Amino acid sequence: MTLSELARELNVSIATISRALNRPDDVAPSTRERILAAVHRNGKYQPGKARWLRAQQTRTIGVVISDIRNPFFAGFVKSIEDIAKDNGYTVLVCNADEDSEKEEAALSMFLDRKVAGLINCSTGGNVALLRAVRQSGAAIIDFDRESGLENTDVITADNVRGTALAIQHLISLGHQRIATIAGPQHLSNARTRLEGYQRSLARAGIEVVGQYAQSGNFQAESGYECARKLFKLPQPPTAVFVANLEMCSGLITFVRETGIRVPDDLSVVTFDDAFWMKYIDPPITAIAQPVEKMGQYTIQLMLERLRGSRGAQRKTFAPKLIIRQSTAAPRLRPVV
Amino acid sequence: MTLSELARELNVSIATISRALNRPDDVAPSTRERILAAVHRNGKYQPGKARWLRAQQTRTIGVVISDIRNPFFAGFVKSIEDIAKDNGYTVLVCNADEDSEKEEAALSMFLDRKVAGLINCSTGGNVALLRAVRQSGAAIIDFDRESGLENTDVITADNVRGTALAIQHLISLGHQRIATIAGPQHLSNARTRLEGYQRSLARAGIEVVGQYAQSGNFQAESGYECARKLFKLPQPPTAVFVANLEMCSGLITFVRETGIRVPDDLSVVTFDDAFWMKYIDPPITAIAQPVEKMGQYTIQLMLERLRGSRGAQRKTFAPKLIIRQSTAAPRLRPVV
DNA sequence: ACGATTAATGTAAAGCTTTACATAATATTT
DNA sequence: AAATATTATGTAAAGCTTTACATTAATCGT
Repeated sequence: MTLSELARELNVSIATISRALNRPDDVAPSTRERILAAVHRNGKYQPGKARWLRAQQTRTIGVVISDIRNPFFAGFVKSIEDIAKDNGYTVLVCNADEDSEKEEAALSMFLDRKVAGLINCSTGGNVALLRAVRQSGAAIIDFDRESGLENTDVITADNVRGTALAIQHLISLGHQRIATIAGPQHLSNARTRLEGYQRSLARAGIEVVGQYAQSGNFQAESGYECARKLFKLPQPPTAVFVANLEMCSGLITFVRETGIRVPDDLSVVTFDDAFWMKYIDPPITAIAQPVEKMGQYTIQLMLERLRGSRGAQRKTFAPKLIIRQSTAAPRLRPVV
Repeated sequence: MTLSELARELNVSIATISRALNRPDDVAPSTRERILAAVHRNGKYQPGKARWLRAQQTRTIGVVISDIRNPFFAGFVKSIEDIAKDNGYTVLVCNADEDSEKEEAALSMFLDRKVAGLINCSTGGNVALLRAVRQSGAAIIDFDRESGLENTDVITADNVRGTALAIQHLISLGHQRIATIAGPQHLSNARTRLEGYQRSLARAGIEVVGQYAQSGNFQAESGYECARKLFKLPQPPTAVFVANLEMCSGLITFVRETGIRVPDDLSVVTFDDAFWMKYIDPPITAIAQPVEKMGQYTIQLMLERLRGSRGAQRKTFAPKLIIRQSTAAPRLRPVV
């Protein structure tokens, strides 16, 4: 039912109804009651698409996440939602699935639909498109990964720090042959994690051997593949640092299938913690990002931006190393 | 940049540009080229919000899922997306978080934004709102749970069958004191799973004791709580059937904290399988739904509906019992 | 070469709301 | 009681696109 139909029925003007809905104070209490009653009763009227044509705000925040199956992103979305809702915003999620083409589709849809704000976990997509979104008036925040959009807020974990924690832990256990299953190098977080790995090794005076760094695409299958490659090496590593959760799943599948014993044959540390990591056999040593805090911070910042605050900000959160049983001293002394 | 600005710049009418974009065949190749070039070059023009005011289709499919952290739904969304994209549709996700208020917010947003289709995993929300969405011209499919909307497609797993499989398995192992951690009873899938539990017991001639059926809300914490209640009972169960994945996570946390041994002290079967269930200690016996197939079927059906096919359809998918080590014969013979 | 088709473009209406401004009604002040 | 300020409502424009219909130009057949 459109506004004008309802207006005819209630014998008031379209404008009055619109006001009763959007600026209740501007309309007399008696009429307001009457209108609201009619509207709410059986949901007669539902504001339609034309609303956003004239209105300034859409009260919608778009989030494009890189992988809906990764609990990290799922947790992120969840932690955002409650606060958004309390402030009258709805959050809309698009899954880019680590595929920049899908990311573009998502972005242009958000552009079409004119979201008020955009939280972007970039998959390495189109900066021009992001600029267009910004030009449409939306506030943009990069989360987890930098999109390359100039002058924008970016919120991530402290990746170098987290990685350093992991590598130092392995080194202190006596490992020398430390490999990594890294992420796709066009993503900022994958790069910083790889850099962190290399630098930590270098600082400890351990030679950085190229073949010990295999890059996957942040998906489970690639974790499996990379693990396979590492174990085909003439001298396989005694420890591995995995750059994200999904690839770690792949690694786990691999070691289970092949019977490689963790931590006896291989120590494992991974970026990202998940519920089940502490219950799996053996429990996995992980670098936990404070997802919930990060989500809350992100949405708060977004709300501020939406209220008009300016000035790009770069915030990192300290991850925590949670030591479990997947890491131990190497069984064999490494060759010197 | 708006159409009219661009039109002035190119010296053609607004209509011609619009046509070049939407019905390329209706415009002369030379002009079309010129327009498209101008449009694509640096993304000058981005179609705006007014587009959907006049246009029939939005080429967007809205999905409201009940819990983004549940891998079942995450997998579902993922399996939908590729096919949707290949057919030129974008999928938009809203997370209701098992909260009917949030579900309503999501629905009314989809209504506002006029999605072409809606796939709904109901949290028990507002049927009137769904009717409104339908009236707006959207095709609606219920997934996993029935919303109560009349004359609509509904796609679910065969819950009674799945539950029966689980309970029969427990019975065949010799269990008599079989409990369940059920879902919220206003949801159709929670109801059928509880009914399946009760009926399977009854058919086997086992008394159905009320206190053995605890209802949670499909979230992890409630699984924990229900488990606690079951073990406070004077005569705790020897086996438990959990109605969904998240609650099973809660149960696992509980048994780990309290040191209850699985399967020695308690056999566990759960609805929903997850990657980690086979690697956890002990591996969990689970009823796996064919998520991927279900997702593909759902989106195919949606595309048909969008092409105009009619007639509500009710389709169920057979779940599979995957027996692992969390179920075994009860240690103590049950009292008779 | 002329009339009849066909093709390409333009004009303007429609789509539905929000909101600036105008008007009418009511309350307040002197 | 008249003049003024305040409040409530209505009128109409604006917002930007799509598309039915009108118009103009080009092509074709005879």
